[in-house]
Amino acid sequence: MGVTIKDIAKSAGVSYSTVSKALRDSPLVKEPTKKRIIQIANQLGYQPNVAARSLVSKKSFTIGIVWPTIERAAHSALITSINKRLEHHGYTTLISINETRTAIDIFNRYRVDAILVFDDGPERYSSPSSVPIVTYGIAEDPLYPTVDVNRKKAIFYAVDYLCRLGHKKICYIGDLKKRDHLQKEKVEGFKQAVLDCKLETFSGQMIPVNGLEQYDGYVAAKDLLRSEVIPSAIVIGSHDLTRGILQAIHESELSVPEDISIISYDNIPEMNNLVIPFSTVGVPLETITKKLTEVLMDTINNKNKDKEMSRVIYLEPKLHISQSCRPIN
Amino acid sequence: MGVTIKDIAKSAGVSYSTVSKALRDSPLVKEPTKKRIIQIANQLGYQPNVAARSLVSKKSFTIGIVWPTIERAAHSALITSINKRLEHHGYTTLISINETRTAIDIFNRYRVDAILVFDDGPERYSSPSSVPIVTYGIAEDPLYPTVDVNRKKAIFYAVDYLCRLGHKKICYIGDLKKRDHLQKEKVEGFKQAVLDCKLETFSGQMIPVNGLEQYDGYVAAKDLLRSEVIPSAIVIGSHDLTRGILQAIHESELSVPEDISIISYDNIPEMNNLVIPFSTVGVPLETITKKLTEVLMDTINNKNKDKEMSRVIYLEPKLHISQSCRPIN
DNA sequence: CTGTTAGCGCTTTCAA
DNA sequence: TTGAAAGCGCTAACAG
Repeated sequence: MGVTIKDIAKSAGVSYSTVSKALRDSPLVKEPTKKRIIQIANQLGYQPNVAARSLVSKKSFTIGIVWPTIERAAHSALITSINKRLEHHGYTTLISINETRTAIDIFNRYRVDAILVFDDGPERYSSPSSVPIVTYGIAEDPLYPTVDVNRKKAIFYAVDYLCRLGHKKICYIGDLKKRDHLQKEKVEGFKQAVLDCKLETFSGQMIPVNGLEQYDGYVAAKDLLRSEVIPSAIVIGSHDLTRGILQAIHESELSVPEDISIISYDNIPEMNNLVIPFSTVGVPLETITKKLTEVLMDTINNKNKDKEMSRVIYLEPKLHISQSCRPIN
Repeated sequence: MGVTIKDIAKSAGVSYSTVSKALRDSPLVKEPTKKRIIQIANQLGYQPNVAARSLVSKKSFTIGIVWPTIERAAHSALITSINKRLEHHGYTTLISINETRTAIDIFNRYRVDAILVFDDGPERYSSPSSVPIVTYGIAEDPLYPTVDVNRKKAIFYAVDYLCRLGHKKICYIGDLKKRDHLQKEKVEGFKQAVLDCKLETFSGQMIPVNGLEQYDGYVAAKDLLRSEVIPSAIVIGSHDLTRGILQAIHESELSVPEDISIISYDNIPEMNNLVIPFSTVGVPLETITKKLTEVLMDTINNKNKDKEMSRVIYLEPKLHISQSCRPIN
């Protein structure tokens, strides 16, 4: 099967512990010996057995990512970025798409060094885990250290911006259901802004969707555009919804931003593939993954020991202004 | 840290080898003892250490999936399905999104039982691997056992179907570049069908795209619809393109299938989120994952030993008829 | 600088 | 039916 350090030792004519040291670049091995050993290792296609190594050293240098929502694809850019960052720290990233509890169990069996949970389901899960867990934007009162976006502020900023452009009739399209904390935050931000900016309120100002996919946005916008009062601006709770809403607007022969201004909640660097470059609010993806990586590393190195372990770090959203909003007389 | 069998042994007042046997449900342990041990294990939240277990047993019961194209999201449904199937076989699935070579190395270090590569890049990679590899639709002449869709036939069927509906002017929108084997197959299927069905050929019959995303389809279709001759039917090489093409068609105030018939290459069970239920050709997703799982299990159990290891299994595409094509006088 | 040795948590003979 | 012991591949003292 796989090549072991003993094979290398034999081939190099040294003891296998010398090989171990050489491969870990220990200063306890003479340079030429080291070189020879490494050379032989490469030649033999040696790959260290993680199992054996982590058994003795109690470190696997791997992070497990729990990603049961793979089909929604929402986090793929985040995961790519994290993977890269962790690699720079010498960590390998492994992903499980199983249901959260199952995935946590799996990573516990693997004794990974930490687990990162991406699961925006509304339930507050808890799974016994001897491996430390970090979560991204989960529950109201999380059981583990959490990095999250200040969604309330994000939507607030969006409305405030439109208001400063002179908009009076502003709608929100998003998930209005009570049970999803993440979405609820956004709704609260909207309400707060309407209040603070002294905007007019009207029935149908907040438009619910059935889900967060493109199609849901399409349906909601179709409805809205059929109604008598069409707002001058729309704030949208999520990326995919925006695509659908845009589609509906185009079908109505309206255009953005001439007839209607639009701003979307989003973390993705650029909404490139839309016809119009979009204005968005949200925390830039790289800011999120940087903080997430930081928290993971701190957690592994026990820097979090004394601090409260279940604190939430809220990241500040930023306006990203592009061409989908226009000022109003 | 984690609970070990020794902890359980102490708590149960037996030797740790007895615990090991009990947890593996060995008939060598008396029923009541076994029950007691299992009970204690659960109570203590015991999770077997995969590292230790696979070190001695030379089996990890895990499959590594190489998925560097995570951002394209194209395979997420496939992966979900495979994960489920493997679970039924007692296997855990772990995913790496690193570049193919790196990911293969990682899984070799973990000594997983097999590696499944999802990487539709055109290059023929080869990485030394002592772990057996299975690929999904990769190269023309793959180095490893491969499951693939007969793409040529798929597109052929699509054209043939439209032809039987009476269509004469049929276009293909897809990747026409020479270097991508997978896409080339489709183009060949189209050409073959045009020939066999004795369809008229015309310039601009095959429309290239710059990529395989929604936006690329949008751009290509916009172009097509601006031209003088608009085909009565379009065959599309890929799912996401279809979404973009549909968008462009709507913007041109044409409708499907009244003005134009459309059929798309696709494996995904339903293209639910489109406004019109779509006709597609392709191998049903579950058929693909069933075969893939089968090949993986065979590979692990060395059933493939004598057969040629690098054979390709081509799966038969099927027409899935829905409402996006109409007959022509 | 290099080699010897113990032991990580577990499975698997072999003895009792 | 249970326990003792060897050993998987590796790291980390310790001895030479």
